[in-house]
Amino acid sequence: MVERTRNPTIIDVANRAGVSKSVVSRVFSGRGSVREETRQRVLIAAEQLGYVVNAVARAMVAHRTYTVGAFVRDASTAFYGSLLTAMQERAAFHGYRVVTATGSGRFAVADEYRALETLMMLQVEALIVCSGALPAAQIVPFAKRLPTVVAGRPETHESITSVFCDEEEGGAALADHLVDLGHRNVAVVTVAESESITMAPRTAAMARRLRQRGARVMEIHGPIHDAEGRWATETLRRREITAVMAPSDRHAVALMEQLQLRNVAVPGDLSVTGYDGIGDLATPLIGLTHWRQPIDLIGSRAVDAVVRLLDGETPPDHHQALSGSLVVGRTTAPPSR
Amino acid sequence: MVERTRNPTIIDVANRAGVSKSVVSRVFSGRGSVREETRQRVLIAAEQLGYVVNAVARAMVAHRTYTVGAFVRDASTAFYGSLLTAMQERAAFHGYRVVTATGSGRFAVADEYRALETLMMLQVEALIVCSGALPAAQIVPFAKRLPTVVAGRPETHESITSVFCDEEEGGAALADHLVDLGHRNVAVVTVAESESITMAPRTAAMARRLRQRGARVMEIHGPIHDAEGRWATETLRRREITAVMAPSDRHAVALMEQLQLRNVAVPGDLSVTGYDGIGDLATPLIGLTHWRQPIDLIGSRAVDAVVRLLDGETPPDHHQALSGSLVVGRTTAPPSR
DNA sequence: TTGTATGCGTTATCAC
DNA sequence: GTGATAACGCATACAA
Repeated sequence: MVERTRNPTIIDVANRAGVSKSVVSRVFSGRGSVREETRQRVLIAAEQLGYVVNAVARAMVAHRTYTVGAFVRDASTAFYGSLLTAMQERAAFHGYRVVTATGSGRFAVADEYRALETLMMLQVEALIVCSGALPAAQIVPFAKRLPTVVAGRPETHESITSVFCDEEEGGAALADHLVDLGHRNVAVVTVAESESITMAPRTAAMARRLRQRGARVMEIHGPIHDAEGRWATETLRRREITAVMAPSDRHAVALMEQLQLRNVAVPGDLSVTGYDGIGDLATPLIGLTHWRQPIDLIGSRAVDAVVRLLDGETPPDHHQALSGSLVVGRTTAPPSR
Repeated sequence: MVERTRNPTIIDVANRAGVSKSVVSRVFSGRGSVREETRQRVLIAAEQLGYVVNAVARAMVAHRTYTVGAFVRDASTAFYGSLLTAMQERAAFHGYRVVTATGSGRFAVADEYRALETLMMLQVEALIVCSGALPAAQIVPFAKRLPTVVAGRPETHESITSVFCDEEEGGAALADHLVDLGHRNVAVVTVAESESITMAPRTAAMARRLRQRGARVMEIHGPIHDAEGRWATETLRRREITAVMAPSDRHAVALMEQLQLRNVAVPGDLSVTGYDGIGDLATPLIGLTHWRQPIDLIGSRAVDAVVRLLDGETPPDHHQALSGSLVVGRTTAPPSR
C-alpha cells in the first residue's frame, strides 16, 4: 500500500532533457551557471514530467531545512491561533517554514517533551515555544542545542530569548483605569505562577497598583478553569465590591455570563475588565474594557529574533517587552455606590 | 553560520555502543530483532549522546514521511483554527503529522498553487484542503497525484473526497426556526458561489426554505467583506422586514454592532441569525441564534478519510455530509409587528 | 542475532 | 558550461 506512482527525480528530468543530473540540480537550486538554452530545455522537461524538487533529499545533503518548529500548547484558542498565523507569515517572509507541534492534548510533561523531540526529529533549525505553562527549566536543554525563542509570555530566564507583551504595564493600566473611574473596592481574580506564566504577573500587577492607588483589593484565588460561577458568587457576597478584574477576556466574558444569570448589571452594578483583545471577543458588540496585546507584533518579532539567532547574531534585545494598549469599552463605568 | 554542533548519528551511537549501525537502526525503527542486552547498550549510548532519530534521513529511504499537508486559507479565524487543531489531534492518533501551508496572506491564485507545491516538496503523503475559496478545478490536478480530501465545505466533485457539514440542512433549519416564530418578511444576506463555497449554499437554502414556507424574502447580495453597514441600512429601509439571516456568526455579530449603532433592538425590533457556532462567538453572553457545525468531527473525519485513502481503501462515503445542530439563543423572537 | 553493502534524491567538488 | 562521483543519515536485503 501507500507507495504511489513514484515522483519523478532530477535523473528523470536529466534523461528527458538529455543532460546530466548535475545540470538539473543547478537549474533548480539556482547555484552554479547553466547556459540559458539548456536551462530552458531542463525547465520544459521538468514541466512535462510534473517534477517538483524533493525538499527532503535537499535537506539531507544541505544540512538545512529552512524550517522553524513551533511548540504551541493549544492552537484552537484565539491567542495562540493568531500568534501562529503571525509567525507563519513572518517566517515565509524570511524564507522559512513553520511546523507546529502540540502536547497531544493532554497535560503530561512527558507529552511536551515528546513534542519538542518530534520537532527535533524533523530537523527544525530553531524553536519557538508558545506556552504559558511549560516551565523554563524544561526549555533550557533544548535552547542549548537549538536557537530558541519563547513567545507570548514574560520569560526572563537568562539563557532564553523571549518576546512578549509587558504584563506589568497592562495590569497597572487597567487598575489605573478603574481607580480613575472612582472604584475603591475591587476584586481581582489572581492566578498562581504555576497555573499560568502569563496571567500570574498581570493579575499581580493589577492588585499591586490598586493598592498603591489606595484602593481595597479582594483577591480571589483558585483554579482558572470553569470557576467563574464561584468568582461571581464570592464577589457578590462582598457588597462593597464595585469592580472585578479578570485575568483574560475569556474569563471576563464567562464571568459576565454568570453575572447575567444572577441579574447583575454590567457596568451598572459591577464593572468588569478583561485582558488580551484578540480575535472575536474583541468585538465592540461586547464592548469589553481590556488590555490589548499586539499579538501580530509578538509573532513577527519572535520570528525575527529566531532568524537573527540563526544568522549567528546575538540580539541585544534579549528579552523584548512590547507595549500593549488600553481599550475602554462599555463594561466599566464609575461606581454606582 | 547556521551549521551548529552536528547532531549525533546512528554511527556515533553504534561506535559508542560497540555495535554496527544496523543494530542501532533496528533498535530505533523497532523492526528486526536485537538481543535485549545489546538493545540496552544502544539505548544508553544514545541517551548519553543525546541522539534523536533523523526523520529526514528516514523519510529519504523509507519513502514515507508520515506527514499530511493541510492547506488552509486563513488559520487565524476560529473556524479554520479549530479545524486545524482537530485535524492535528486526529492525525497524531493515526501516527501522522500535519504541516500547514497558507496562501501567504494574499488572494492570488498563483500563491495558492505555490503553497500546494511547497507541500509536495515536503513529500507530504496526502493533502487536506481547507478553503472556502479554492475552486475544485484547482484541486483536481493535485488529487490525481496525492490522496486528497476537502474539509469544511460542500464539495461534490466526483474525483474529490470531502467531509463537511450539511449546508442545506443548516440553512433550512434556521429558516424554519424563524418561520415557526412567526416571521413572514425576512432579509437574507446571500453570498455568491464565487465568493464563498460554504456560505453560498447555506444562504441559498435559507432563502429557498423561507419561500417554501410562504415567507417573503428580501435577498441582499454583494461583497461579504465589511459590508455590514450597508446590509443594516438596506434592511431597515424596508420597514416590513422583521428578521435578518447572516451567512456566518462573524457577519451576524458585525451586523448587530451596526444595528446597535442605529438604535435597533435585537430581537425586539429585528431578529438576527448567525451560522457556525465555533469559538468565542458562541458564548451565551451574546446568545446568538445559529447553526452549529461539528467542527471537531469534520476535522477528525477528514483525517480518517485521508488515512483510509493512504491505506489504499476507497471509502464508500466519498462525500460525507455531517449533521449540525440548531442553537436557539436570544437574538431571535416572535416579530413585534 | 549481528554485520556488510547498497541505495534513497539531492548538492558539492572536482575534473573535463 | 557540463558531467562524473562522493557524501548526507538511515533502512534493508543478504551474508555471516
